[in-house]
Amino acid sequence: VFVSRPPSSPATASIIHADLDAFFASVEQRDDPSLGGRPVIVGIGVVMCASYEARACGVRGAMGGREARQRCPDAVFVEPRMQAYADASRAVFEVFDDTTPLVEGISIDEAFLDVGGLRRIAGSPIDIAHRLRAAVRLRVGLPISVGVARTKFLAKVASAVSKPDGILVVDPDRESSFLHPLPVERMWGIGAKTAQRLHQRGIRTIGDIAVVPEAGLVAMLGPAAGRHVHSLSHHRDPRPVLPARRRRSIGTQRALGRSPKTPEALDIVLVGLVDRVARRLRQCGRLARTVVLRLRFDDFTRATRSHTLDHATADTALTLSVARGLMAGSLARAHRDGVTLVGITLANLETADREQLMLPFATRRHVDAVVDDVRHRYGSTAINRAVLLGRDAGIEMPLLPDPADPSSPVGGT
DNA sequence: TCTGGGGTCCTAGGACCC
DNA sequence: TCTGGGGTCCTAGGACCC
Repeated sequence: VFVSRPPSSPATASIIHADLDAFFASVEQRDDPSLGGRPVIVGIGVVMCASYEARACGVRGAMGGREARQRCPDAVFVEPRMQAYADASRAVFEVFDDTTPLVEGISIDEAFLDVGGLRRIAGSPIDIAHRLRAAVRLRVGLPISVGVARTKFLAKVASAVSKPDGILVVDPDRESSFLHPLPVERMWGIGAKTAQRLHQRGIRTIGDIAVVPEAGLVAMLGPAAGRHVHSLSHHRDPRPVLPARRRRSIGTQRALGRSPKTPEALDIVLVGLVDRVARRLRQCGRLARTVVLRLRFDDFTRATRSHTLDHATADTALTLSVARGLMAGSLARAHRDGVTLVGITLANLETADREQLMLPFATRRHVDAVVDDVRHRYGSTAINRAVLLGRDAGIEMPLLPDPADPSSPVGGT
């Protein structure tokens, strides 16, 4: 973070929340004109994103594919194309960055922009918001909704209310009349469980929350959530727009389906996950001290096991040995309850200096050690089998570079 | 064709330190 | 003989977000 600034004047609506509409589905409709105006569902087994046409039949995110098809028989199901979405996201963020230096990305498809200091060079926040929407439409070809308000929270709610393809400005004088009639589910941080707890006490709108004393909310929801919800319901939200927040963890996971898995098959999955996540860690120039193994079982319960090292690392072989240790401790339950998902997350991230980062790149020994280990455990065909399994599952498992050329970059396992 | 893949933050207990 | 008050770090689980 290299930008510091005084908090913007409390009386002006100068924070923009910009949020692409049905992002993945909109990219598909943009890239395939035959999908325009039709219900599009991205994701096969589970709905990752539904176009507004599909939402009109009641299709929602995270819904099972079967139910989605029942509700919307005319829908076109599309395999996700993550690279296309990443490219589109980058193009949209370029528009954001051309608007103001104070851009805080929240996810692949939304960001906060502080435009409070730009009045004299770029006009009022409302003018800027209109131009931003037009620029995204023109330069990237995607619909985007925008909320303009005095605080982050109000801007976020405003963009959600304005969807699809809308703009909504919350005048500082009218914050209560805008916010208080909304259902508690609209509040950032209130999900299904918290909403249920509030409903049990007859609290249904944000206005209902606003009349409960803070101590009452703390008793219901715990200290952090209680205070948070209390402040937001009184439209107090001092959080500034902070550009370039650092990532605190990095992970990857794979759903496996319901068939039983041998320990050997689980280990091959683990090797692929560790290889991928350690490579990503090195690419972003970080080291990790904690390795977390995530498992999900047939009945959808979850377990996590973690181990923290003395020193941070980005070394594939070391990470793998830690991950294997965690898995070894969970094999009995994995066998008994049926594993349906395995994930590896690296946390406690530190910034790598050049030398630390060079190590895993510079030596082929690390990758060779993993390959030898797998060959030892499962025989000489195991590596090829793992690569083929990965291809069948649509998972990129790059082959090793030319072993005759020690200077060639280390690719994968 | 039952349930993807990427994250953040909070809570609570225990070990350990002064 | 009995046991304060403050803190950090680690682990496991859970809620929530897109």
